Parts: sequence; structure tokens; C-alpha cells
Amino acid sequence: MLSKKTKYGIKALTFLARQDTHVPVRIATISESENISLKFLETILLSLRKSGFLGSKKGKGGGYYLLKNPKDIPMTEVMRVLEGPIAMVPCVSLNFYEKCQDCPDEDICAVNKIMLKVRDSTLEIFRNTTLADLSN
Amino acid sequence: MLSKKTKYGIKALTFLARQDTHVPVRIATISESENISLKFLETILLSLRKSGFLGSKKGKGGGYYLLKNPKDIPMTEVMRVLEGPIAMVPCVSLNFYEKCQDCPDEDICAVNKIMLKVRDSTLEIFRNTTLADLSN
DNA sequence: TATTACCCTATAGATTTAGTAGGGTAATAG
DNA sequence: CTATTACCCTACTAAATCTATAGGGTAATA
Repeated sequence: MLSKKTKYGIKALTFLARQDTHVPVRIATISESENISLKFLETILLSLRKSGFLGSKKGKGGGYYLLKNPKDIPMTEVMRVLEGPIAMVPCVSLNFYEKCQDCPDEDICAVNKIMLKVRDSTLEIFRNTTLADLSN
Repeated sequence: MLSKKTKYGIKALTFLARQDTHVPVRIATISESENISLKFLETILLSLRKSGFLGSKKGKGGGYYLLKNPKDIPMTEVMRVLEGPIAMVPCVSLNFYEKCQDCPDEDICAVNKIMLKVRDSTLEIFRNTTLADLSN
């Protein structure tokens, strides 16, 4: 299951993608439009800024804005920052790989086998979908 | 992320799929072979029996066994019983559908849009993979 | 009749999730 | 200069979920 953090994060990003670039949008504006708790959204946008997706401006007329063109932001990047691994098990994760404690040989593991397929197909979708695709 | 319950459940099912049908296998045997806590596995196998995948036999020479031919058990069924919804958000789930509280219109929701694609591709893999495919 | 091995309920520690609380600080408008 | 705006940051917490463990009960078999 997708966490609310990721869900809200994607919603906020697409909201920003629909605005003119570099025009700051207040957290409160996004919060109200998308029905997201203001304080929770605050921490989400903060993490998106720290990971390089967003810029921010303080004071009156301030807010958050996208740093890149939406069509240059693939969903793989968004998902990895917000949700973490795309794979359903760590042993098939590209960016968050971890060996299973119980499994002596990944090559003959049934779970590994099928989850690798799932990861590949999911990854292909996220790779070929950008923020621009979602904001239309 | 896949729960350990699902992971262990799949491992146990594939283990049973490799045996001759209707030959009971002790929980302890599976537990030792697959490095799964015996007590935890017990509850998992119990739920698999209750959902119609497994039969069981008590007493000496007893254990669990598959009720159907592995090639007639698609992974969609296994996943839904063990893990629950296949979709990453309830609003795109076929069997566990739920409307989002925050989202006024699913048709224009960015999250809904992309997660629908992910669900479709994941579903296709699970539909076309049976327990027999995993146990080879 | 002793043993085996599944059956069942309850509980509990650890972790993650989904926020909330409460103030701090930089920037801007006037 | 100063009041206001709106982001910045840390810490905390209630609730849910996960991952088991505990402790026996019962049916079947040899």
C-alpha cells in the first residue's frame, strides 16, 4: 500500500506542475485544494525541497515551486524519494537492495522470481511517466 | 512492501507444490527447510487451509497438502488471500475498493491515474503466473 | 493409550504511519 | 523600521500493523 505521504506528495507535485513554473504557491493553497492536513503537507514539501524537486520562497508572496520542467521529472524519482523502494521485496530492489535472512539462494527463490517480474513492469511504467503526464 | 506473512506463505505453497499431491507435509518440515518460525508458519498455513488452498491431516503422518494442481492456482488468488489488495491504493482496487476521503473526483486524480496502470500490469503478471510456474 | 501434529485464542514487543504541537526565522510590503 | 507572512525545524504521540510467541486443546494414528 502506498503511504499517505507519497499520495499527498504526488498530489502536491502535480498541483505545482499545473502552475506557471517558478511562481511560488503557498502550502495553505495546496492544503485546501487537495484536502491535505497543512502541518503534514508542510513536512512532505520540506522533504521534497531537500531532495531537490522544489524551491521555496519565504515571506509574503512566498511558497513552493517546481525547480524543473514537469516533463523532466520521471515518477521513478518521485516514488523513490517519497515511498522508498519500488520493489515489493528488498532482494529485488535496485536502489534499496538487501539480502533476505531466510533465503539461502535468490536464484531459486520463488518469491524473488515473481517479484522481479513485478518490479520490472512497475519500473517501466514509472520510468515512462513524468509529472507532466499526470498533470494533464 | 510485501509482508513476511505473504512471503512465507508463497514459500510454503511452492514447497508443497514440489511434493506429490495429497501427501501431507509436516509444518516442522517446511519450517526447517524454508527457515520460517514454526509458530508463525502454523498460523499462515491455517489461514491458507481456511481459504481453501490446503487440506490437512492430523496425527502421525499428518501435515498439510495442496488441494488443487499447482498449475490451477494463479498468483492473484494467493496474493489476495495472503496480502490483501494487489493495488497500491484502495481507489483502484478491484476486490478491495474504497473511495478516498480527500479525493472529490477519481477521474481527474493523478494518483489514481498512474496507480491504475501499475495495478493493471501487476495484475497481468499475477494472473499469468501459477504456483506451478514458481515451483520449477 | 501414548504420541503425533494440527487447531485455536490471546497477547505483546517492535516498527511504521499519520499526523500534532509549538515555536523559530527569513523575507517582504508598506 | 516593523508588522506580517509563510516557510523552517524539532520533538512528540496516538493508532495501527506486523511479527511473532505463549500455552494449551483436540483429533487421528500406530
